[in-house]
Amino acid sequence: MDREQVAAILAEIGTFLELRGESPFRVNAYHNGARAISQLEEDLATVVREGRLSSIPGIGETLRDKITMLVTTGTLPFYDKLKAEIPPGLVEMLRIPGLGPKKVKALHESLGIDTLDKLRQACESGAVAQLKGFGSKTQSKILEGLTFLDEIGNRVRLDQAEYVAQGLVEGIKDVPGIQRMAVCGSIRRRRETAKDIDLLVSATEAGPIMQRFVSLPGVLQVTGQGPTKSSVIVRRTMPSGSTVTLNADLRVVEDRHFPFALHYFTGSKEHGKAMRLRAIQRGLKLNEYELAGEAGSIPCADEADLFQALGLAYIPPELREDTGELLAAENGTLPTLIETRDICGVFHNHTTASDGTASLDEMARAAQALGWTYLGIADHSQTLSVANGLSPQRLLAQIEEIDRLNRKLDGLRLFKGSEVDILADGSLDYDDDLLAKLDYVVASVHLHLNMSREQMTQRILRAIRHPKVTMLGHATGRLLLRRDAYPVDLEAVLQAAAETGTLIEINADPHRLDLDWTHCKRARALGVQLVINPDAHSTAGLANYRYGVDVARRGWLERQHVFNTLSADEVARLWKV
DNA sequence: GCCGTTTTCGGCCCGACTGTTTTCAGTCG
Repeated sequence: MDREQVAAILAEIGTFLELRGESPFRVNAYHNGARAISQLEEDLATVVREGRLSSIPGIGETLRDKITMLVTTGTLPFYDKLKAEIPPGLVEMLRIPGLGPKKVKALHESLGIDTLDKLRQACESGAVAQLKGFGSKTQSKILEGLTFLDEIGNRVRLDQAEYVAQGLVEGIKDVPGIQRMAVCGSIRRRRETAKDIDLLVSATEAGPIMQRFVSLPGVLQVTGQGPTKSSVIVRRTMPSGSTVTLNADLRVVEDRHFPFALHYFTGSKEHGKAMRLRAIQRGLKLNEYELAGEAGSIPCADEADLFQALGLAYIPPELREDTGELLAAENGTLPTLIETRDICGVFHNHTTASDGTASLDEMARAAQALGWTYLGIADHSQTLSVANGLSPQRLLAQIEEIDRLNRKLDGLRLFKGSEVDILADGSLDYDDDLLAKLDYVVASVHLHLNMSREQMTQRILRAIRHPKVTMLGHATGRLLLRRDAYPVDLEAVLQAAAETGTLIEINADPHRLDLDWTHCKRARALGVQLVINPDAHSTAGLANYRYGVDVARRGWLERQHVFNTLSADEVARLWKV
């Protein structure tokens, strides 16, 4: 059982215990443990084998034993027993806004409600409003929640959340009196998915801003409105035509509180906890309004002042996950994170020759418009017929066309590549003579996804060791919120890449973001070079590279860890092309 | 269930908001 599965089970146990009414601290210990495991920077099986689980903060004796059992045997009787005991409907009920473990437990124990259907019936009959601690407002809120249940409470991709957030910002930014405004939360930390939007505004007067916020177009429901905080459910249609529905919170504070509130609402929760703990250790108190000691409040003009007041260098939002950033900020060993302007070009892009929507020429111009000095073209290979993969003849023709274009282009070099399918046995989709005519090869898995972990690992290892393979495309094949990663021993893949010098792609398509940031940290530790590729299928798609930079930053990567920060000449020299 | 420069017990971050209450519990982030 791998890292993600173990973390998911620990989190589920936490939820079960919560529904059973166990101590919140015990519950929290399981959720903490789940987080610690999911953010583990090494291979879990190795840590278990070497008996180092207990050295992970948050993992004590009990969790150590349970995790060991999960990893070695794949099962855990304690978990199975809980799962059998707690009706799955109770877990679903937790997703309804305003329903927490206590209320769900009460509904179950007094009215025998254990499914969403029974909950709806009990609300419609008025039985819920009669319960102690409940009332008519709670009952109608539950009914409303049931209608939106399919749409809300689900995480959405970063690009979707960002788009909705942008709409809210545009909608309120011209209200008079606004001094500072920021999108906080996981969007500011650039997490790959978000479950809500946190907006923060400083202003002289909160009322008019709140009023505008709750009446913005797209607001389906106002779930809360107080003097400093309002919550809404908002829906917006993406340019692609899909609709996104999300919870959004707005907080309005006085401008002198803004830096503290910005830090507080940016999170993560764990980072915030660690910061407050640090403040306490220094005889100070930190909350969303101030940093204060015996002598009173310590003035801070911005977040940098706040960190400095606690003896820390400025910690960029992407690193605020309580995975060692406080220690690094204290020791002056924080990385100098890569920035979008460090990227000089990208290598994994498609044209109309396979399944892209723009021609070679159009892609080249778009790359120049982004300020890049090179662009790699890597259309699909012959086996991927669904994506109009290129036959050897068509690839040869494309190579010639690129040569012609290169003689014409000024200030941009096109590199000749291909996204070559890694076939089921790990061999490549073109023969070596043809591959030799290319500047580079992106090797990717697209077909035969359901093989065993062992087979998939051997398949990818064989490709990585192929001398013509320059980089591995989307290493795990995941599609965020849609398809899990195929089973593969990433540790073995990264170690092989370190040996052969094969680059590992950070696929910047917001549907993928694959490699994941946690694995970026591991890659960095092993000395593997990464390459940020937008996997663009249109000229607009090229701009997605910035999501890849986000992933790299969350993975503590500096400029020198990312291959495409090199100039066109440096790339050409290394590839001898 | 975890943890320890208050170290093997007694803590565990903290504030806003809501709906139910007559002073607070539950939920949320």
